[in-house]
Amino acid sequence: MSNTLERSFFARDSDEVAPGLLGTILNVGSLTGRIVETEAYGGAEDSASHAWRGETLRNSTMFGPPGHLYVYFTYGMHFCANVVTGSQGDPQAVLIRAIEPLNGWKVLRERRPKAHTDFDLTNGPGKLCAAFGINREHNGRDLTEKQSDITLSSDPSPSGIPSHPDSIRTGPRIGISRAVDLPWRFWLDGNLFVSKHNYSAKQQRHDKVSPRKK
DNA sequence: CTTTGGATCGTCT
DNA sequence: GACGATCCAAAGG
Repeated sequence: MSNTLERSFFARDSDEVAPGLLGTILNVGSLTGRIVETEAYGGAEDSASHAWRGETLRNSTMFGPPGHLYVYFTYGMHFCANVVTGSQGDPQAVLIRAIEPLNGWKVLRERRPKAHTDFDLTNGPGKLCAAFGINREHNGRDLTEKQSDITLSSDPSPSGIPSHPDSIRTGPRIGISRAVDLPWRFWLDGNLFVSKHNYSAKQQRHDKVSPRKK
């Protein structure tokens, strides 16, 4: 069950890798889950990307070789996980936005006590990192090392869980304020673990409140 | 059901 | 000093 994805899979543009990652398996320790939603982030030309203004200490993993994990900390409390794509020096990445767990429900539940339903365990980029225990220690890890405790593998359809072919849908990325019209969000049609089911670019908050004083 | 505001802190202006 | 590639709970219809 370990057919780990190889470097060549990741050495493509992020908008090609992002749909390609749908249906693949993320393995973190003994936990496994199926990726069901992703977003592509480009390099210099993508104003929504962390790499848009050039390399910094925070985003340096994006500038490294493809197939490594870029983990960042945001909103003072959440981690998000990306897979670096493209070629070395070309900062592209794919954000993992949602996962369908395949095992370990008890552990996931313990790490996500506020989840009301099973779907809430991993249906968001910050949620899945908490549930799978992904944090800053995982930043920069090479996902193609077969012996690693964090890898990506092609769908093995383990333990009788059927992997029927799903159709892929696309739409605008979520939670960004620039380049809101690019359709670089990808998800498996109808999958119940997808983070948002009715989302359009118009839902972006352009109405930022002017600073309140207190 | 939808909308709104608070939490909380590393990073960059 | 402002703002997030977010999440959650409370308030509003």
